[in-house]
Amino acid sequence: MARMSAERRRDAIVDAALAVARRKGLAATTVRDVAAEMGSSSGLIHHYFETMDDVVAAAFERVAGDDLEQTEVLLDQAGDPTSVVRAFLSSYAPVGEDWAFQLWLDAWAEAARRPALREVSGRLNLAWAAMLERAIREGVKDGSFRSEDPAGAAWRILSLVDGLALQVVAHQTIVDRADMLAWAASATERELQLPPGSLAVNGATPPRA
Amino acid sequence: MARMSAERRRDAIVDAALAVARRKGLAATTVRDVAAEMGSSSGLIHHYFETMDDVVAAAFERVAGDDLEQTEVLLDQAGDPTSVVRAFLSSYAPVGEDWAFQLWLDAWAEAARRPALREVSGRLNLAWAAMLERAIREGVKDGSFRSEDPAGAAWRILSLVDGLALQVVAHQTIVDRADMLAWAASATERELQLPPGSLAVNGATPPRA
DNA sequence: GCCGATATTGCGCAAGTGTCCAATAGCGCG
DNA sequence: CGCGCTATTGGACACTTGCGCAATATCGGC
Repeated sequence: MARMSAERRRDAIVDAALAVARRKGLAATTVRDVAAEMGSSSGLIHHYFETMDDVVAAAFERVAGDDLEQTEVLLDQAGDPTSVVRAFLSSYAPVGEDWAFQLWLDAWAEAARRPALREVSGRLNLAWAAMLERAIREGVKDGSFRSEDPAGAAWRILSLVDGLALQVVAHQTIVDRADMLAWAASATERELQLPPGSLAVNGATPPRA
Repeated sequence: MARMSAERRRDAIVDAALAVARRKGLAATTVRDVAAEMGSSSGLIHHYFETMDDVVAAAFERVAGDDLEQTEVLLDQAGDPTSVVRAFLSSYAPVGEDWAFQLWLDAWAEAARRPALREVSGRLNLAWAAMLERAIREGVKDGSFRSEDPAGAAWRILSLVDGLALQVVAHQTIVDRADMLAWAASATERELQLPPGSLAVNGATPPRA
């Protein structure tokens, strides 16, 4: 295998781990699979990462971190606070077999037994809530929303969409994307004291790859 | 090992699998661990179950099914609809390292790759939503609540508490049981158009073992 | 008490696991 | 050009995995 700089190789490992995790799940991502995906030997992975937990955590951080950044950009471009929240909701709803959200499910389950992964998923969940809280505060400031507890509101909305997305991804049949969008919208309207229907999304497929 | 009737042995296997899953997680429950837990040979497990997926699904069904039944009883005894919903919320909030809810996390994550487990978790999730919907309809009928969409309301409340409980269990530090109770109560009050504070729980530890 | 049904054993199989490490190969600096 | 640093190899190690199967033990019904 072509020799790489430490930094580039580390990235390559994370990319390969991600590709494997996407196919087999975070929990079932193994050294040998990652090595095979890169076309290198398995020893190389342990030259860069102490344990598999670290590899998996890094892979998860790559997806979830990128997703967070992209969503931040998306919300920045959305305009008024109501549009920001609408964009948030529709970008959160899983599309088909959403492998990125499946990785969240894997991470939450594995958090109990993988310290590095728990640290990453905890930190990123917090960042998502913070992003939402910021959006809510702006809406409160400019009079679009009313909320006496923006932090609590952020966690309530985030937890609701997590819980709904979980149903969509884990049991496709029971709750579908349309249900999720409609339900998340109506609950959020109530939470932020918006008139009913103001968050309705007209079925457009969101940018979440 | 003492010879048992088919029915009793099947139960014993499920019990043993449950004990293992509680310690190591659903995903990491192995034939040999279950056999060791029972003090029998590993071949015996495959005499009763086709695959490990079936064993794991049966074990999960035992916990989650029992929990559902107990909650059904609890709600039946709660009295008026508002008390029913209050009882529901406080019984749902995880206590400490809630292994039962951790099994739900495991099940949702594994659902993608274990058909039998997916079937069970889907079916039980549906049953929880149905139970909640029934409670809401009764409250609407007797004028305790107002809701134009009891089914949607049930899924919204269930998803919210799932999302919150998930945070409590996966990342103990970020959201705690008290936050969860307070946030679930306020969102549910809005959902069912109850006066603020009417669902507040006064910190009592719930019966969820 | 015997016998057939079946519960139970215990090992074999082929494959896979994370981690470690001596050996090797290749790039960049002098 | 040559040397040293280090990226990379590839296999060893000690396990574990799900599943299958012939052999054996033990029960209930006659």
